[in-house]
Amino acid sequence: MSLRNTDVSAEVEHEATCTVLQVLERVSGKWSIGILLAAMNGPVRFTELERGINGISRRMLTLTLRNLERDGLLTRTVYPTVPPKVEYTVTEMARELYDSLRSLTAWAERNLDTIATARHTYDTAKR
Amino acid sequence: MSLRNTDVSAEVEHEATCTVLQVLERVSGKWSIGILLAAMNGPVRFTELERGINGISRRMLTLTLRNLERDGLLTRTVYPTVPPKVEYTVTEMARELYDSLRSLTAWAERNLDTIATARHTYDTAKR
DNA sequence: CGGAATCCCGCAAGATACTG
DNA sequence: CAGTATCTTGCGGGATTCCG
Repeated sequence: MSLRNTDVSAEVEHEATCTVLQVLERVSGKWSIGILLAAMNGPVRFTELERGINGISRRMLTLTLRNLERDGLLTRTVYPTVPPKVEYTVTEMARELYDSLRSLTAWAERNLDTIATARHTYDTAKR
Repeated sequence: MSLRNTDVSAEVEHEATCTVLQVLERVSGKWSIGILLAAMNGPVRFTELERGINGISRRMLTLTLRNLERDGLLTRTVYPTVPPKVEYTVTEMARELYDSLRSLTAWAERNLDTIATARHTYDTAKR
């Protein structure tokens, strides 16, 4: 985006920024992706997630699940049994999101070393 | 990922999570993407960014630029003139990252309405 | 089992002021 | 022009406790 002119192209790219940011907000947060990932291979129960995701607190699990459900990425199903049973299932939209995340993962894997080197160079140069 | 078993597939997916998270950490932060985007069409100067990116503070601009430079996503070039002139240029790695972000943007654009509806439904149902 | 409520803390980020 | 230095605040997230 040329910041010098004020034509439409700047607007377009600004909207692009916003769109990306909205995705990132949705997916950011320490646990969202982990939860989504854990639910990809079929319905998962609350306690399964709690045990399976390393380091997550009960609170954050609940909160993140609520947000994912709210955004329509997860479906919450309650079985009125005793003891209660609740299952979380990823929606089709979430699967598509996951597919999109793959290219990002691929980028990260390709450039992990480059970044590590860049950091090391930067850090040792400045000190 | 089946959280019940402890086979390799769980490990693979856990690593996938970590890789994605590393990307997100790099790109998260309120301003990183905006700055990257603004620098995509050629070298950009500090003040250009400050004026072009809506709402960014001088401090956050500096900090974000430093981090992007440190990770090798941006190159900082100083021209020892007076007044000083500094140009920031995206690296090839950053361009590839941007390309990867496109599929994410595409996903967001496809599902923006769906998400908005989901939220509204969720919010009105719970209240 | 699957939560909700409450308290607490660190850190990202804003505001403001000064400088080579 | 292109920063740095402080001070301050908001909020994400952890720990703990209680509940249907």
